[in-house]
Amino acid sequence: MNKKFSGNEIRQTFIDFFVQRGHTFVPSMSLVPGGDATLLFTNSGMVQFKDVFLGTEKRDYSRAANSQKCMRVAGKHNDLDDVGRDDTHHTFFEMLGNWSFGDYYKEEAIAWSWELLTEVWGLPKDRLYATCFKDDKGNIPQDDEAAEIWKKQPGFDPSHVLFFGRKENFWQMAEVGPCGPCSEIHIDLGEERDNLRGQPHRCGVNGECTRFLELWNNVFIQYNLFEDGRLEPLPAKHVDTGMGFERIVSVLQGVDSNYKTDLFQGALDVLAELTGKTRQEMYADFTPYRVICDHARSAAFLIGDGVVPGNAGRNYVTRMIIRRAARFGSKIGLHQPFLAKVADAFIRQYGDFYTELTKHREAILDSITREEIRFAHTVESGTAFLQGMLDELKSQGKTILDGRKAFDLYATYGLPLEISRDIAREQGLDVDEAGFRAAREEHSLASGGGKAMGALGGEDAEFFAAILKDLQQAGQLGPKGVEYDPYNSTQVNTHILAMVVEGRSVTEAQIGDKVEIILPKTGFYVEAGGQVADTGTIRGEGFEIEVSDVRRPAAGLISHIGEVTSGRPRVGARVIAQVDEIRRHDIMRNHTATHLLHAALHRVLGEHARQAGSLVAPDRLRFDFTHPEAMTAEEIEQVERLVNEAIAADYVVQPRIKSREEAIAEGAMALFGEKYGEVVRTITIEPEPVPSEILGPDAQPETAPSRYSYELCGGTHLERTSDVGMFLIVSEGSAAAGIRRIEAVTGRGAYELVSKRFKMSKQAAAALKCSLEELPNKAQNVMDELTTIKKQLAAARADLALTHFERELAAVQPLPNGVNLLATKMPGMDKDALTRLADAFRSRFPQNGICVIASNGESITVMAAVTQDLIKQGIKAGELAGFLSRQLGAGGGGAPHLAFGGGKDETQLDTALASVPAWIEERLKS
RNA sequence: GGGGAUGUAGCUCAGCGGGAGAGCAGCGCCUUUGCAAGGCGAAGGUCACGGGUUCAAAUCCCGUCAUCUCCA
Repeated sequence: MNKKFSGNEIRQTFIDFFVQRGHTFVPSMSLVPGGDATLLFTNSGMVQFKDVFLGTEKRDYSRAANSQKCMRVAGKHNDLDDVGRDDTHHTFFEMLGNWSFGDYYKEEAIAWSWELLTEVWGLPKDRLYATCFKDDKGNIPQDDEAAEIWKKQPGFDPSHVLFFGRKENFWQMAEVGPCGPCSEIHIDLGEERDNLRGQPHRCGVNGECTRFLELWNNVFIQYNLFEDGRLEPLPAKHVDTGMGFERIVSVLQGVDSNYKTDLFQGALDVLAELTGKTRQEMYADFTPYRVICDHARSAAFLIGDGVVPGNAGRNYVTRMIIRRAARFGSKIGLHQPFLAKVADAFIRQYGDFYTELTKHREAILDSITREEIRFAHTVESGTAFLQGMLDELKSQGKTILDGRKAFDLYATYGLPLEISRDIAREQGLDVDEAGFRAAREEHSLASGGGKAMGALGGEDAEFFAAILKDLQQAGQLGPKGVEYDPYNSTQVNTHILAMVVEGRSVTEAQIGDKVEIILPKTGFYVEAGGQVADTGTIRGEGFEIEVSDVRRPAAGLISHIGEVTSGRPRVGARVIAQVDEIRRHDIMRNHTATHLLHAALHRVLGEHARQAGSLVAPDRLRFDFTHPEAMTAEEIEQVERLVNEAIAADYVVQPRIKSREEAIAEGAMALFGEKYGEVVRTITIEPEPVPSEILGPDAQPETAPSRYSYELCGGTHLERTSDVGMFLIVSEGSAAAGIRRIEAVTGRGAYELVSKRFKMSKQAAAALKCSLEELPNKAQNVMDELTTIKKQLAAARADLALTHFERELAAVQPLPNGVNLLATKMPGMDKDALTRLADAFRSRFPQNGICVIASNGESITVMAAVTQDLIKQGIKAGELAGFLSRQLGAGGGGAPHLAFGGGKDETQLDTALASVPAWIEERLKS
């Protein structure tokens, strides 16, 4: 090796190498794969090209090179719990790849990979091996083509071509579809890198030790695999290659761990500073450092792509990654939030190439630190619960904490097993880990494990793809499929191409049929970017179809879903496809307002408030965005005001088509979870440009207009913001941890809301007999007054009752047994008042007293109070209250000194009161 | 999407069918030059919200919302 490359140089030389050979550099797609609900994260370089291989998407280039951000957190080869325990696994990694879509094939792919590895990067030729495909089942032809090409490469040792079977060297996307043989390049790192040296093992390519390393996989897609196992050659052959970036960097830099490459040095420097450890000390106990580095890097990239820590789905993964890193941090003595500092080192390392990191730096660091704090809090309260359990254990003389309890602690309070175990062990106890695992298994099952993937749609994709193909072959549809233009016309004069009823292609449909109609062109909008699909009608001579939904069942095909309301539509019939324009206009108002809202949130809350979901319907809009806390009333008001000012400013809404690269470079907001092609549609909202005749001939052309909003968007919009009319926020709430949701209305919806609210205000004002302006004050005053009067009334009543009661007290004559009994009726007393009377009684007769008061009003309440000395003699107020209430047809009870009961039968009241002396006598005797 | 937990004074929480409490903070008064000052006093509450069961619900049941947490 003549030169040592930095990681960034290695990535760049790879890209440059292929760009020089006619490839288009395609930027990495987001870690959140758009349009693929089956995938949690982008997990390989080919995710963004999947539809190209399937033939449902076309690109305007046939050669591409990329470096793709990838994330693997679960699966056979990469369990989160294992990452960091060795030198090669990561949660986040980059995949370098070059691609041919029906362009070059094995000859070029192999030659170029050989050239890049040996000539550009200078890897020793005698150490490289190539594997080719030889079917172990004997059904698929052996890939001699690739083997022969390898043997021709300058300096390649022909004996280094090896053949392997399906497991290693055959690739397929799924059970059916494109597939083909692979050819992998491996390197022999020398005996000293054999981690199983001295032990008997299979040492070689695809062997058991770490001496031989796979560097680069070249996949040659040449077959289409059918359900019955049949293989058919593809008309267009493709190349798909993948090279793990971290691995090639480690090889080229001659280090024995991915974590020792320059990619991680900045982060390790930070950790060295934090812990005071030298590199040698870190390397000696490397696991925690690897975990922290890996996870900090992943967290930075995830949050950079908008995946904030949370409690569901992708967000949950981000949380687990941060928490695991925090846990390993505390193992090496880092107890305060520290991860942001490590993440910052990665932002410095990667920020030039992956600019989203730099752009969202603050949000990334803030989000990580917040999560660490939240975790510390969780652990603290969880630890308190644990301590309670441990104390109980000790008092029972046991030493093992039940695994189920440890799991409850984990599932409910988020206290990880490791922490529980460590704390238990410190106190000479232990945790039953088998029980923990059993409980986890059970919990996983109870949560519906396995059945998460239900009907995802797309089952009928093949059916519709076939329709598309037929129509294209018959010349009824062009290569791009259905002409889709929801922007310029809401009415299209055309004819029916195909109809589907109950999953079958038909030529004619009946009244009442639920049909899907295919037209050669349409102005109906298909749901995308949160904007709902259009509705409308498809009308022809003698028939009409009411369209309730529109969808794209296969790329290039648009289907109008509806019901035949009259006549018998036939394939070939002339029709007018008419979008419901009033509804569409409402939708457009809400969509333009959504952009204004997004921009306003940025201004009020900051850059971190990014879209995390959106619904644009005719009657309302819903907007989810990342923000760590509830908005204040002032912030909400400010946002609402900004949007309405933008409406009043009558800005121009300008759609433009440009390259994605250009748009992103100009700072257009792109959404994660959305898939963008090379050419994108942008929506700018900006002040009207000043006409050149006013500016004069010498004026500079406006280079950076003062845009209000700039987003990538395929939706339909108004021409001017004033058309929104009015924008009102209806609610602000939480959609998930770290994600807030705003619901709002515009235009007609806003008018309805205002009108309704105004009417209610007027009614309220009328009821309070004041003007609208006085309403808030008046309402407040009335409420205050009410509170005061209530208090006064209660006091007055109490006074009155007390006066009355004192007369009763004075008249109390001891019973023959000496008990001072007061049993009386006092109407209109509530529980509170009765209690106070009991206190008055007690102060008059601190001893030897029993007080029974029955109050009849809306219902009967009886109260019994007994002094302490009589309680000792067996007289309990609770029993007395029960005794009385039973006579009145209800139940009662309470404490020994004070009890209450109810009553339904008022006629028995006097009898019941009269029965008290006998009851007391009875009690005193026993 | 599912399981579990929590929601009580400004904050931290106790109470878990029969009078809404503690500590801290805040307020008033008193004492005291001293590191977490002490004492006394008053104030502060729609016990998240909505139903139900009960004579009686902060407490039990159901639903909603919010927060935490695990699983998918």
